[in-house]
Amino acid sequence: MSHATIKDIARRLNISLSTVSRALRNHPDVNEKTKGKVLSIAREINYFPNSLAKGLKNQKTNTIGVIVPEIEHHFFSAVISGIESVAYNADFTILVCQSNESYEREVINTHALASNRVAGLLVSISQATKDVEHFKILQKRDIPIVFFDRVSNDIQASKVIVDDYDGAYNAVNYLIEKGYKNIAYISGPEYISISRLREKGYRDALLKNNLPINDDLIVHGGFSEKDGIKAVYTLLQQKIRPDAIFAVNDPVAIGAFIGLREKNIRIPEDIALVGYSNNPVSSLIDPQITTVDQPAYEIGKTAAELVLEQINNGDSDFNPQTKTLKTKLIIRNST
Amino acid sequence: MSHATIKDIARRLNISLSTVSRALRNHPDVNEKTKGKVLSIAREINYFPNSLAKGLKNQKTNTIGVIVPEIEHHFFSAVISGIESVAYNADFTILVCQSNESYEREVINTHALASNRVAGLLVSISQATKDVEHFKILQKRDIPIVFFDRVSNDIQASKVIVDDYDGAYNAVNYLIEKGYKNIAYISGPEYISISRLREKGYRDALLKNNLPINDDLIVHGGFSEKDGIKAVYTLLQQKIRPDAIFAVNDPVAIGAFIGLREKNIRIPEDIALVGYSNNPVSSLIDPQITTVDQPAYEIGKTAAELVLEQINNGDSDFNPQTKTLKTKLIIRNST
DNA sequence: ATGAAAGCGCTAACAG
DNA sequence: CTGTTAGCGCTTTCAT
Repeated sequence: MSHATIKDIARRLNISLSTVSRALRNHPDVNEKTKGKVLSIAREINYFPNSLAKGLKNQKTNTIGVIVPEIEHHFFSAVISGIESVAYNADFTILVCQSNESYEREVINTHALASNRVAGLLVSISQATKDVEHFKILQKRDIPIVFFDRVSNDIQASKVIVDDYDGAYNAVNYLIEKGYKNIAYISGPEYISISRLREKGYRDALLKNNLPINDDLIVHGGFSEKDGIKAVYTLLQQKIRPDAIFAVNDPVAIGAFIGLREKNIRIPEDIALVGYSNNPVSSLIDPQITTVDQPAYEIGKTAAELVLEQINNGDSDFNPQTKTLKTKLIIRNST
Repeated sequence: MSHATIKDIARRLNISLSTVSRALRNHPDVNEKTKGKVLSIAREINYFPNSLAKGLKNQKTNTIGVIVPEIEHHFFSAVISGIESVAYNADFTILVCQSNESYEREVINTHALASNRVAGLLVSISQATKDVEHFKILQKRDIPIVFFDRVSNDIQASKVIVDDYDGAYNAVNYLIEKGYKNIAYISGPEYISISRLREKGYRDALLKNNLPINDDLIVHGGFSEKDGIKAVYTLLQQKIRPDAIFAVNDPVAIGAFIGLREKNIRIPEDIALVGYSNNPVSSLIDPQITTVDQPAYEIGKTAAELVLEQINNGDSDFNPQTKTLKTKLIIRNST
């Protein structure tokens, strides 16, 4: 059996397609009685309006595309959950892709979403992405794009981020107040927004407190756990051993945690540790990790709201805005 | 600017729509030179084939629907990641919905996916779902559905599960060998497959070892962390205090862990703890939790492969199969 | 209040 | 090898 169409309903009632269409969309120009009959048949035969046909005809869909680096990382799955909940309430559906931190795959995902005629796009760029032309192409087609967390400076678009700089500054400042002197920073790729902003916060906190900046204590890597492990090994080989580590995000902090645990280095007695994200795991491990809270679910909701707003306004008043959500330093036992 | 169409390409080259269409799909009946020109123009103007039109015409899409209880739970996000990777390689796209453990929402999600004319559906049912009529309606429309992890006995469909019974049996048997006598089971809802199967394994392990089954030590709840916390409080009020707890999944085990930590009850000295899932967090906390490994990513891949197979075969040979993946008891410090 | 007809972008049968 | 045409399911103008 194939799907029912308005034609089936029309035939059953011996009325025209247009009347059925109107009845289903609650158009005023249709007799109440007829409408009742249409709706009743529709229910009876389990009619599901064909979104493809509707989208083709109306030149717009109720689909939002989402591209994240890794679905499995808690921060992103929480963001997606926030996006989904807003989309659900607005009667939208989400197409979810992961770039696997690969630029090529991100481009292909973008094209696939373009083919699917998404009404809007929500993106956190991959750690390999330096060029954002693929997104600009969609923007030229009037597809609103909202970036979140990992955003690009090279594109005019709405963005949802946290106060990356402040969060980092506060975290490092707190470490300094606690008496730590040789504070290392494990960063992500240099060209990614959050790496840079958080590094700036780190540097400024040191400067402000008249502490020297030691480039040996700044390590660049990726955004995942294994990058954190690797970075710790690198740090432990430096001439000056750090007495504290500030990690660009929680996966990296967890990696550092694992690396330190393997080397039997005590946290915080030998080396203190601060993360960024406030993943649930950070409060479960021992010691519980001090971290900068990023409201992931909220970020997803906000980004989805922004894109829906742009979708509904058309691009009549395209006016890219950046929403900056507040972080909060969660002090726990690792510092 | 709006999206380019084959019409635009045809106009540019002064050829017909069909030729363009053929060229783009690499049809043999088209001059190599013409094809080259078409492809070149297509690239130049960033042509993205309209999936809506294609789907409408061909009466099939390259979209798979996914419904999970909670995107944010690690098990499910890992499954989704597996699904996405298989879908990506097959040139499919995934529409992701979460039921939030609500039956009503699951039904609405199902209808939304039907409207989007998904080629297939991958589902882990909500903990509130007792009736599966909404899925049967789609099956009647020849939409293949593959269930994973939380499946229903009331519907003929392919399923991807783990050896729930064996995993539980082995875990509890191991506890008994270690000398634990009063082993509690924190379960999910009674009518959900995994709750029942894992309970059966638990019961049989006790029976086999001539241990009494104490109904006070079997607590039913939901599948989340907070359910685990609640269950522990309940258990601690029983006449007989358990010396070990077997939890239906890792979120619940983590909840138990939190509850025990709050009460300053030592793991495993006072009460041992075993989970089910092998979420990454289980190896990070202290003590590291003994758990039954479920290959989440693999489950997602397998389910996606199954549904694609059914999509490609048509329903000519509809022959529901259940794939049972192996679990493995991961012994750590909580037992 | 209802119907007829055109068209969204694409494919495929048919004709040449 | 290329073109013409009908039609997928739906909405919407224009008639009536």
